[in-house]
Amino acid sequence: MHQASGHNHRRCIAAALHSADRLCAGSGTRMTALRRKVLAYVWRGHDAVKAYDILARLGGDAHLAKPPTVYRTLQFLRAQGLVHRLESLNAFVGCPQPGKPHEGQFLICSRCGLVREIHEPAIADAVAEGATAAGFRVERQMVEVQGLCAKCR
Amino acid sequence: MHQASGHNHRRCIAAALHSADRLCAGSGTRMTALRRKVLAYVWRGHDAVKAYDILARLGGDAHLAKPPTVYRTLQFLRAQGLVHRLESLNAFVGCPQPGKPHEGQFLICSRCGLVREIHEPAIADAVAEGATAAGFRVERQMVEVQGLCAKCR
DNA sequence: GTCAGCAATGTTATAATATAGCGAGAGTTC
DNA sequence: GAACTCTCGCTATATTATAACATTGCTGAC
Repeated sequence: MHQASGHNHRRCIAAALHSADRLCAGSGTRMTALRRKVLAYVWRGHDAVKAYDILARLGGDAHLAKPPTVYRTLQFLRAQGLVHRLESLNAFVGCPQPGKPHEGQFLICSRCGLVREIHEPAIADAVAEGATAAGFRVERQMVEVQGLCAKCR
Repeated sequence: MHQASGHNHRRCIAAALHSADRLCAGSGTRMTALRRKVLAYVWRGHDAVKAYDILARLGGDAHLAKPPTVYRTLQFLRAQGLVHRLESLNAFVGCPQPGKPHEGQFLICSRCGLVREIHEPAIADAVAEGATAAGFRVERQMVEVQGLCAKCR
């Protein structure tokens, strides 16, 4: 697990849970105990989490959860914009700015696992332009960058 | 399978196999019958191919190939730059311009499956700039766009 | 040619990721 | 409380991928 130092991470978790309450209240959905637990675990650090790690974590509570439980919950959280899926890792990461629809780009440190989400209109625009020039109508952009974070360089 | 109409697809396959011979000759590696077969199958159309579809295809020759055979062969072809992996599909696609190292971007039609590889420096540059601004050192860019191709719009 | 060395492929087993489909429980509405 | 719906549990299975070791077969030195 990566825990960016220099900040009180409990605040990150609390903020994520608070956003979740707010978003669910707004969308008429329920932020249940299970969803809260999964979201909190996704936010245990600033790196990506594997579905089966979440599963093991829930199982550790003597509940012995099954895969569908985890995948359904992740799907719900993704639908709310609370969690993103990193396609290049088959893993999940909490969204630091949920609620605002966005085309995020992900910077993934190959050494420490840190995942940083950025929102550069210049990137989204360049992708949109390139696709349009090729006759494509864009539905979804996936931009993931592997590299070294500032600390690991 | 997607077969872009309006072109003689056998030429695409022949070109890919020819590039493969050239690259292998240049790198001191061997373009074996198995690798040729897999590459030709990847190029059966302009859409992405699943590893287990290749497997089934090889198995159909009464050889009953096993997964490692296919994954090893794909890994070789990727190392030569002949094939790319699409992370968002867990699938593989032939590179239309192998040999030249490049940061490709992929446009994936969600209706017909067509995969088009483009090379827009503007995209790669924007990504590099965004990452650098965030303190990241880029090792690899993954840009995949889901959308509708010109024909399917 | 033949043999040593190494690249390529085969084989067995298993790990890791993900979904289908159906049923039970729990909160909500009327 | 009856009907409804959202949530969660559960069984089973599909899909994707790799580890580890055995065998085959090409290639180059001699």
